[in-house]
Amino acid sequence: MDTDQVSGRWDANKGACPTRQVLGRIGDTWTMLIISTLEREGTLRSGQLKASIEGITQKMLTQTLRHLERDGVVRREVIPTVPTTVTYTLTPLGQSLGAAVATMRTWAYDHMDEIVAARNDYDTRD
Amino acid sequence: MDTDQVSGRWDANKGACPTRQVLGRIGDTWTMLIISTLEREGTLRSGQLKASIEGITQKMLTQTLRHLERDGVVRREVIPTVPTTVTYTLTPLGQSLGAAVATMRTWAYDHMDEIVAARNDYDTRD
DNA sequence: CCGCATCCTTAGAGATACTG
DNA sequence: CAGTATCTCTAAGGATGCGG
Repeated sequence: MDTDQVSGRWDANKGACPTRQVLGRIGDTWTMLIISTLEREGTLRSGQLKASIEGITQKMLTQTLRHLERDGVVRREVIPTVPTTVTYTLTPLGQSLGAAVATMRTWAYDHMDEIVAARNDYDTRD
Repeated sequence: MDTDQVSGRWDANKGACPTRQVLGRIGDTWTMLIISTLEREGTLRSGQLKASIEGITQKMLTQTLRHLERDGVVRREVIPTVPTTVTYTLTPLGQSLGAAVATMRTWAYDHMDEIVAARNDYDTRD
């Protein structure tokens, strides 16, 4: 796919293309954070994830995890204890995505200061 | 920052951390597509961008471009012709982000089929 | 050609309480 | 503990028309 990506035009900009949907899901507010957390911590229980991600609600956590499970990115495992225990782990597919997410995370971290500076500059112009 | 990223914990999961804001902006529906397009096509006029990105409205295009300009990711250039011409280009900062976005784009493209398969599998279970 | 302002609609997300 | 179900409400986003 490398060929098209650089030289030609491909159809990611067309609404029907599945990449659009994939990028849309990645663009979700919590997706990156969840994947990022699972990548760093390994297998986690629902409650642990919730505790690790400041500001996320049960609803959003469950919802996002369902989407990711559906896409084959995380594996959900129910352990029949009382009360029930549920764990989440990145699948191999999820791990490869985790690498890409890590790239974004690293970029954000590395360029945070430049961005803040650019904003200050922009806001104090004119 | 590589050290923390792998072994320790840093604060991207805390709401106050600027990386959260940065990731949030990247997570924006149109940001990735705009950056991706500018990366492949170079300098473009507003209308050309709009034509290249299926489904985007003038409002969202302008709005997203303003955000990106504020963050120092794109440069807006007004050429005093009649009627006015406006062009957009990635800044060096934007180009480095473009590389990271390309990684995600490539990942999405490469794993599209796996994801679609996973979804079909998930939807036809039980 | 570009983009601002306005209005309007709806999906997304929070809060809360309940079930297995 | 994990997840579902409502209910509510904001705010993102689409449509349209004006102005530089």
